[in-house]
Amino acid sequence: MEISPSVSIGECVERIPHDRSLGALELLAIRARYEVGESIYRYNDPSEHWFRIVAGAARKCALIGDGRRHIVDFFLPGDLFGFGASGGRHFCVEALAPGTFVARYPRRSAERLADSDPEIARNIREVAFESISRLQRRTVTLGRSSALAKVSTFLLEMADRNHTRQTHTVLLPMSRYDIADYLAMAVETVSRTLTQLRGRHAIAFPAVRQVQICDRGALEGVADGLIEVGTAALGDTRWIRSARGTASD
Amino acid sequence: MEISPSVSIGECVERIPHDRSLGALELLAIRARYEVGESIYRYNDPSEHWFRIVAGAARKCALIGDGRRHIVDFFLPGDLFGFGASGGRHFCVEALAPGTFVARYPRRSAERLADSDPEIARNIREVAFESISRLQRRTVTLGRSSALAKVSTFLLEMADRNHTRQTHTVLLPMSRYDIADYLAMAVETVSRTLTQLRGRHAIAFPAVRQVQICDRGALEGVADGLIEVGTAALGDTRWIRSARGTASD
DNA sequence: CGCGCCATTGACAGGTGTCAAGAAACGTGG
DNA sequence: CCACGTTTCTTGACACCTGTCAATGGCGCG
Repeated sequence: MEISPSVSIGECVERIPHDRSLGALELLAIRARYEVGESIYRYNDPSEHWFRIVAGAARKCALIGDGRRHIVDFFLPGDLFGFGASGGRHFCVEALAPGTFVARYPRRSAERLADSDPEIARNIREVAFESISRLQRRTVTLGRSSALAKVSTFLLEMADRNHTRQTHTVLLPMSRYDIADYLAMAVETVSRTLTQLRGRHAIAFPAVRQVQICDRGALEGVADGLIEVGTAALGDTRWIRSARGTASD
Repeated sequence: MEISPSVSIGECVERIPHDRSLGALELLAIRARYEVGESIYRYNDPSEHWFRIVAGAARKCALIGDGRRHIVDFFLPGDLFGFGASGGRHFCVEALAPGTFVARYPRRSAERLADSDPEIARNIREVAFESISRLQRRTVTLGRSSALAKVSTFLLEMADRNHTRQTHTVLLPMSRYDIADYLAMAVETVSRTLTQLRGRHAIAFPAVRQVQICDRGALEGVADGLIEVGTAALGDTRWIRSARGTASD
């Protein structure tokens, strides 16, 4: 297995974090290697597999009517994807990092396995529920008004997902264009925002695709995420439009 | 059962469409009625139930650091929600329409039922997968650049989800503020955009929260959704950044 | 070495948010 | 049924952010 190309970007996402025990499902796995830009599946492909990133990274994207591209999600090692419409694929998934390794599980067999093994079924459910949670957080991120908030949130998200050892350095497998299409903004704005954050000494760039988080507090400050109302104003929050409660899934 | 208040807005969302056969799960159901603005669950509540809208409508919302509110999703009759982080809720859900009826299923029991009945497990999975699909389409909508595209997409989405009989009239249970927070734009812009669409004779307003779709083609034109590349350029779509394939889940 | 892709920076205009005010719809109580 | 207050909805004016266009520099690769 040549899972480890000597490319630096690839390395950052080699190891699979807490490897979810997919148990017997692994027996069905078919592994394959993809180069940068290669399609793991395309639009309208029949949905005959579930997928899982073993090493590297991938992007799920869509083409929009106005000619722009939208990136629905990034996938890092350990992420499962590709369940969904049993008709055909509505998006396409492409490898981001050189030497991306992907395991795929035939849907039919996997479904049957889930039918016969409640534990596997529960695992699948859990993965799906987590996916839902993440997508919901993502809608919040996309809804942020300022470019600063979007980019900061993105950096913090990548820092959390990357599971890189203590070093406060996040390795980004994707280009600025990818980030732009992920956050729904212009590449130029992404670039400008990053330099702005560097100007505030919130981050630094050991390399172009390497972000060192110098002041996480500052990042979180501008990221300005979900309010934790647990301790704060729990009673009447009517002062804000008509939101009675707060945030919850 | 006073499921049918005589309020017009309520009526539009009374009937449950193709009622998904949740089978034995229904035996666990606990039903409750909520008035407008009432919380079905709140931030940090323990996740002890799954929910399903029987009649009416609800919104799932989050408070953002800058003081604004974000609506993660709208729920219409038939929609299941509230699975997710077993820790505590990350968002809150509030009733939108007067006399909203909600069934809730104790999570523990439901999980056990899913463990023992593969068909139920499969149904849950399917619901979760559909939820993922919808959220992914939602990220695309939120990413649209123009206000016109966002609002048009929203109207078409509501028209599809509302299952209203042939009449091309969509009844919106939510306020303009809700729409604004759902699409991540200012209320004023929502209003302006709607009047603009009316100016183009794409829609009409029999009532404020009643949208008649006069020219669906025009709406779809500005909505400018995902490209269907199935028949079109399948080979090299490199002309657009580096998106090789297209859209698919 | 030169070509292509990626990243950054600048200038500028257009779209959208913000502020402000008024109109319309709704609920309530007389 | 009407009057009234509150909320929702609409419209206008203006400034600012961000997208677009354009040009330059850096980096990898053939």
